[in-house]
Amino acid sequence: MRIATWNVNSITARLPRLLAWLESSGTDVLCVQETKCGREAFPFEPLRELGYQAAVNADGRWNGVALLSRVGIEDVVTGLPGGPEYEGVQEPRAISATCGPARVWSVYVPNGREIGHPHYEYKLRWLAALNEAVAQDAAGERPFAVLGDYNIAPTDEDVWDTAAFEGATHVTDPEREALAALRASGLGDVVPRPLKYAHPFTYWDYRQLCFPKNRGMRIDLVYGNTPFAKAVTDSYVDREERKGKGASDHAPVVVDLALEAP
DNA sequence: ATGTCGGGAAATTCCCGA
Repeated sequence: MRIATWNVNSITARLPRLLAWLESSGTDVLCVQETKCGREAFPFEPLRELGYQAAVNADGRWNGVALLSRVGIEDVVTGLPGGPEYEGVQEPRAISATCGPARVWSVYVPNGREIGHPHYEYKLRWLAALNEAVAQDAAGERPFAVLGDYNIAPTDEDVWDTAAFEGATHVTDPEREALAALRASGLGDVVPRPLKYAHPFTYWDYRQLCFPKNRGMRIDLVYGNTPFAKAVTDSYVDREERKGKGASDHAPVVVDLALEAP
């Protein structure tokens, strides 16, 4: 079974590439982030025609997550139970479901903006709530993974230049400690292989030729429990999808598993 | 093979978020 995660930066803007990629990659389950549309604008129909069911948590111009599956979607939980609010609202940043043999989450962790910004404190509270919400499944026997845009580079190796991130979010100790807490709950970082260059970056800013210069970051992560990790046969970043016209600023992370899709 | 992009308000250009 093939599971992937991809921050598409608007599912409506990305729709032609998304549909083509689903077909060419043969992905069974895709965790989507930054749909940037409301439910009413979500492209259920073209996805259905390709054989994918969709579970969606999206409410407008920002954020938004989804699960696309051609191996079933059951027991959908919309949102992060016990999750914090930002400026009085629970933003659409999480959705989970059982897709065939695995339980999966699609998450879009708050960006944080700047150290000390209210959004940064929100990011840390959000991650603490996530850890609580997944603890039971993380320790369970069923293959389980939390996939998505974490907006955190787990190590210094996961940014193109540590000096460029001095005093910035995505690399701070409290953010990395939040990832360590997930690992302590039984989830491991499924590190993909790069298709080119030394590091499996998943995101390159649109600006300043970051992609051709490979000024990237690894912030799209797959955190899986032991039964999930044991089933992994391969994982890679599909950087081809970052190329050309109409690309997202993130590339898909693909995970192949020795699990039978029903 | 590429020097931002996307959405949306107000609107054919700015603003925000990333």
